[in-house]
Amino acid sequence: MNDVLKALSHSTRRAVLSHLRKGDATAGELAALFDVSKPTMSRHFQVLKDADLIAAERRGTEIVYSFNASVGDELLGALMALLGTKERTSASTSEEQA
Amino acid sequence: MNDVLKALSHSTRRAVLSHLRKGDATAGELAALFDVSKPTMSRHFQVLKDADLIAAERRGTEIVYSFNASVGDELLGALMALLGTKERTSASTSEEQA
DNA sequence: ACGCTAATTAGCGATTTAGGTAATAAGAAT
DNA sequence: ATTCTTATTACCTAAATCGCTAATTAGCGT
Repeated sequence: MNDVLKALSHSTRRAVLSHLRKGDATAGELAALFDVSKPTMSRHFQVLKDADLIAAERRGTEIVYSFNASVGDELLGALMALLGTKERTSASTSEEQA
Repeated sequence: MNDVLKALSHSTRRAVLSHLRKGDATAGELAALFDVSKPTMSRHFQVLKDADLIAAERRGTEIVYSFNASVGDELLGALMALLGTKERTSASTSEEQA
């Protein structure tokens, strides 16, 4: 959970997620959208991948990234339980904060 | 938004929020719940306060902290828009990620 | 003014993070 | 085998983070 939230706490990474929600994209395509070097983008991808927010698949010379919905849903459940005032329907998360 | 997510990406701080949701508490009361020094806790409070997730009010020699629901709701809205697959009703957040 | 309590700020060390350039790995194609 | 493209890993620097102890501020009560 720490990793997921930390991954989300950078606007570039959130923007990457936002883009991937609309469809898969290669590292190059994503990198082209931002004003930072490719290695820097590559590390952003790594952070997102470590948090399991995206998945990577090699396709020839390029690497295709895709959004992973399940982790986001889990996080939303936990966050609603933590700080939500709105009604929540299916909040069955098995996370305990120390 | 970065600050809010970063504030949430530490389990101690989430635990503090979780506790404050059940009612206000002084810095000392909160600090007593965790296995870290008071100065360290004090900085955690600062992070949460900077993110506007909690509010502080001096009461005599002690400082009473309280949970701030509005920011959490905003965040939840933005996060649902970003990574939610569940139905969302009132998602009217005015945040643009760079 | 002095002392006591509660909490913070100051300062330190170790670790992590975000950015960059240079070097490397993986595939495809000639 | 070499070359070209794509993307990563390696290495560096500057800045932020988390923990601590020591010192300071703020308020209350003698």
